[in-house]
Amino acid sequence: MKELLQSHLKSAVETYLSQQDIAIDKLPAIEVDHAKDARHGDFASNIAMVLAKPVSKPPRDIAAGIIDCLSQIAILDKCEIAGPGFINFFLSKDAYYQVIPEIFNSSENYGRSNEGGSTKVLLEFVSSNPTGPIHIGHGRGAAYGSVLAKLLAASGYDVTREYYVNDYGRQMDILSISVWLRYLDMQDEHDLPFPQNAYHGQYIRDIAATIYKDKNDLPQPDTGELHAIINGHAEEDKKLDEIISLAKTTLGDNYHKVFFSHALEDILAGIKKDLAEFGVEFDNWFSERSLITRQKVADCIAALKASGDIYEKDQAKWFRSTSYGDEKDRVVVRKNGQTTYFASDIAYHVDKYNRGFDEIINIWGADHHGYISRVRGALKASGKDPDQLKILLVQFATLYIGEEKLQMSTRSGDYVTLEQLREEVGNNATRFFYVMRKAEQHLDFDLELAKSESNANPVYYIQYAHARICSVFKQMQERGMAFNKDMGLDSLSLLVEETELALVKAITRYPEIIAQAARNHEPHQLSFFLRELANDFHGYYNSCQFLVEDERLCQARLCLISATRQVIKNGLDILGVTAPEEM
RNA sequence: GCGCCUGUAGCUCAACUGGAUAGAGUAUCGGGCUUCGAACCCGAGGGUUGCAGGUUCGAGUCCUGCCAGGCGCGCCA
Repeated sequence: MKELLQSHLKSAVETYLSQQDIAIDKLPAIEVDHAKDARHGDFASNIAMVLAKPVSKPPRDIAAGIIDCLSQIAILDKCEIAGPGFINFFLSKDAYYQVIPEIFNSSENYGRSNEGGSTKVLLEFVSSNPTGPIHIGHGRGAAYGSVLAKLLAASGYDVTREYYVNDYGRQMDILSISVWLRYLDMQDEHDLPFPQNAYHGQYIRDIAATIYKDKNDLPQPDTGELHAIINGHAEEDKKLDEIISLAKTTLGDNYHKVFFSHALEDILAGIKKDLAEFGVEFDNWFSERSLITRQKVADCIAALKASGDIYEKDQAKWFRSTSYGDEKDRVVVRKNGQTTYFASDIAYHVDKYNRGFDEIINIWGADHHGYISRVRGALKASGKDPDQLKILLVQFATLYIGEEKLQMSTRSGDYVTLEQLREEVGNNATRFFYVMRKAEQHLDFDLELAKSESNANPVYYIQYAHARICSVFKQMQERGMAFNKDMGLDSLSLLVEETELALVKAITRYPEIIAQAARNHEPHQLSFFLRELANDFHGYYNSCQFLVEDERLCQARLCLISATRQVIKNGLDILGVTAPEEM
């Protein structure tokens, strides 16, 4: 509808300009927007004001001239000039009624488009370290990413969802020895203190217990030596390194085969389960470790060295990221020969490019923003186009219990898990809460509020609209009536009340909302739209009776609310929220 | 100190990416169920869009400088 107006307006502008014998180098884009205010009609264009300068005439005069050149089209009732020179379009009611049969025809596909043109998109999100369960801090990225994936898919993009598993590096060693120490603790004779910087969560003990049940005869360390390390005066990080090397020498193969593997698999399984229950699915789980074992990291470093982007200093290898706009150069290979996380990340991103995606999107927590320029730099140095990579930063979700702000730390075991949140608040409300705000907004998640006032949560308001419609149809059956779609569709012109026209217009906007939310990567637009739609419905419900004696009117109204139900369901589905028939 | 994000009604947030009188929820006050679900609807009050300049037909939105908050600035990941 919008496109139709746009093209008509465009030809009118061209006619007008040629009539006035005005030549303009470049015709400005013809913009037609939904009018905010119903008094301004349905659509509005600012074209006359944009043309004011090049044409050098008052905008209102230009608007009048353009309207004169506008050809008659069926969907248009009238045009008006308003304010400083807006052209307002008033559509005929018939134009709007068309959406109802359209919704019936496309049903669950209503709102889908081919805007993305099958562009292949790789969407990476969550990617939290497999060192502990998913907590509330990760939840936002999970909800945001999964909704964005659905939006893109609905808009005709070919989306692959990926989780990058950081199963390599020092943190994994710290995780392994955390489990090991808890394991040793289960054999009474050690009586060990637990290092401050190791992982403290209960899940570590659980993993240790599982291992202990299976294998309690693994080689023992020198207890005295362990005590000496932990109680010593060295820096905490240094102590951990010493424990790691002691664990490796004591356990040999078993270090990796038993503790490392068990911890990783156990935690990763938990993460997968948590996310799946939250309605967040992935196509790939990409292992960082696999990049190392497949020599991808080494290859990348070699290539960058060959191109002169890597140099040696202080026995370490540095990537010259300052050449690409970063504030300092970055280490890729440490003095001890180990590659850094950044080195893996270069290989990972190069690998993403090599897999042939048109567009690569990363959803990162805002704390990673300092990381962007070096990754972009490394890509450029590796001969990849950095503009193909979009990094969407999601700001932190801060959890409050009343006035009290909670800190999230996996290391100290100080966090509220996503699972706990879902149990308290529910899946639907949790998802909705996370995507209600745009990603750049800092999000305050007040647990008390979410729990105690969960009925005030907009998600219930929307679901209630859906349930209410279902209820009307149940009532209809109880009264021995039947839904006659054909009669209803034939009688749509009887829908003339203000509230029902508002509802018809609302459902017409849905496809544009989806396309726009996908294009801008802004799921919250859908949340807001659905709230407004529900509001339009509730207003209609309160002002008009649906099951009326006039059968044609009754069927027409049933058609309208049935179409509305479909739109609500489609929208909620993208948000990953259920559309209940009763509640 | 440098960089990124944010600052809009008492509180939590929108504002279709530069458009018309800045809108919702919540809280407060007032009204609406003998009628399809009151988890609802209707109305009222509530604003110098952090401050000061600038750009133009037009700025919450763009630019500059301040102020405040969050987050980053490791041979951690």
